[in-house]
Amino acid sequence: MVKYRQISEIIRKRIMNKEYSADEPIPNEISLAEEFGCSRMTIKKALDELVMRGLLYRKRGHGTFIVKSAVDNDLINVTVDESVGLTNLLKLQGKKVTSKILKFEVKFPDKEVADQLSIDSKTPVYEIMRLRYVEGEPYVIEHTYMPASLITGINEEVLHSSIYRHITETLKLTMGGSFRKVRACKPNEWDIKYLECAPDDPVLEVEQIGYLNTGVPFEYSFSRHRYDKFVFTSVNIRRN
Amino acid sequence: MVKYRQISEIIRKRIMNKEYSADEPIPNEISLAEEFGCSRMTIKKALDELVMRGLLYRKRGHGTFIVKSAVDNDLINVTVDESVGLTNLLKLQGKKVTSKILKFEVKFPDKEVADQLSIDSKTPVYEIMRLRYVEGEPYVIEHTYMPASLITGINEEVLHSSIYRHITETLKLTMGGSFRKVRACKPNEWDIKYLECAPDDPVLEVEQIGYLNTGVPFEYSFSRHRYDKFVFTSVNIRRN
DNA sequence: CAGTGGTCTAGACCACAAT
DNA sequence: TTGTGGTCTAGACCACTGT
Repeated sequence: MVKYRQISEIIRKRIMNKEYSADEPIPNEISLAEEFGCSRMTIKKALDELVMRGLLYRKRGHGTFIVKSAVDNDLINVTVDESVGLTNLLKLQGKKVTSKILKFEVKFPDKEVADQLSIDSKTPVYEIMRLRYVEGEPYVIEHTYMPASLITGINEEVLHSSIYRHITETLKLTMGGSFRKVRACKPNEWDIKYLECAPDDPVLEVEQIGYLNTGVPFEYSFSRHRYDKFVFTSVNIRRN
Repeated sequence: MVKYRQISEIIRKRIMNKEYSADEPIPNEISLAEEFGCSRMTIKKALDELVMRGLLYRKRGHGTFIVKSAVDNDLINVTVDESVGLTNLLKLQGKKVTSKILKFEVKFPDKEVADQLSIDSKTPVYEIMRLRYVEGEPYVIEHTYMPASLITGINEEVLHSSIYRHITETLKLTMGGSFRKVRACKPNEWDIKYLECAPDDPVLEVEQIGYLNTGVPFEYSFSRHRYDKFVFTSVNIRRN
């Protein structure tokens, strides 16, 4: 482990254990550099980490201060990592995820799908619909398109476990980011049939384009959730 | 303007103008340092900016590459700055926002509100409900709580223009970040009366805690939107 | 003015990946 | 082995703030 990460971790623990007063600045960069026997640039990089994670903020001419809510709530630490896939997300909570495959085809994309995946209409895509259960209860219908030439080796076994794991571990691709739209909808036939919605139950739909770290889109999907079982959360840490 | 920002801007423009091939790495850090007559650390900091904005990614042992979707779409640049308030957001689009004040009181918070704002139940808060119109059409009901001692000087004039502007320009406070939950709901009486929802129209509710850069919560709010007029968007750029 | 963080340098060595 | 980015140093000077 590199030095600035070690220092960053030590300081993070001190903050969490309230070893620094919340109303005063933490020790200045020069004294921290002396304490840890390193250059000031290294301290700066260690503190940069904590600023980016929303634990510290700097005031020029004054010092570096602790972000108050960061010590109390764990919100930031909990929610910073999203988009790791439903399976991973819930497995961490000890929940069991199972899947029923409603559709699994390879086809040419229509214009909308081709546009969102930045491919042309002659590049085949997988179209996948899965009903996903958490602890045996219907939880979400995922309707996903992926370029078949990019995300290779999809089969029923993969669909029953985790596509994300297949992409990262088997294909050794790196996720880059995502663009999401969240909206409320009236339920359609599928929702009523599989999510067991009443006809006047709203549905929360999350539309997502997923990107690799290269910027190439690998996934265009719609996830439809029962309104009483899902809340979309979003953490925003202001940078500047 | 500091040097690394200037360099970062120049390189950003080169990327956008496709002056670098999208399939090869951009020039390495040493040559860029020579080109710009600066040290390698300065180049590194310039490139860091672009990596954080999702325009570049690095591959150890290989080089630094352009994120493909960043050049085509403007998604990232458009949506990185949210949480600037509805007024600012829509004014940029040339839309006219007006407000009707449904409630404006000072009171002691109930437990839920006090918890979310990290205050005790004896600290007075403003309770504000505004129906906001865009181009004369009902758009959202905002139900907001703010600590009265922190966000001072709220009056009807402020409520009719922009609370965010009051906080940043008049009170000279800096926004830090936010934590949001988005859910689909059935409409309540207020929604039906003011948003003119049908009884079976879903409503998209955004619950938000807003923080100053100090980490102090300054706002706890619920925004209820017509399902046919609002989509919540979220951009995620993976860091690591 | 003194004290803080912000930037910048010119080099050194390390870690990783392809050849 | 070579070439890439990643880390780190020891110092310099700048920019901002309150006294």
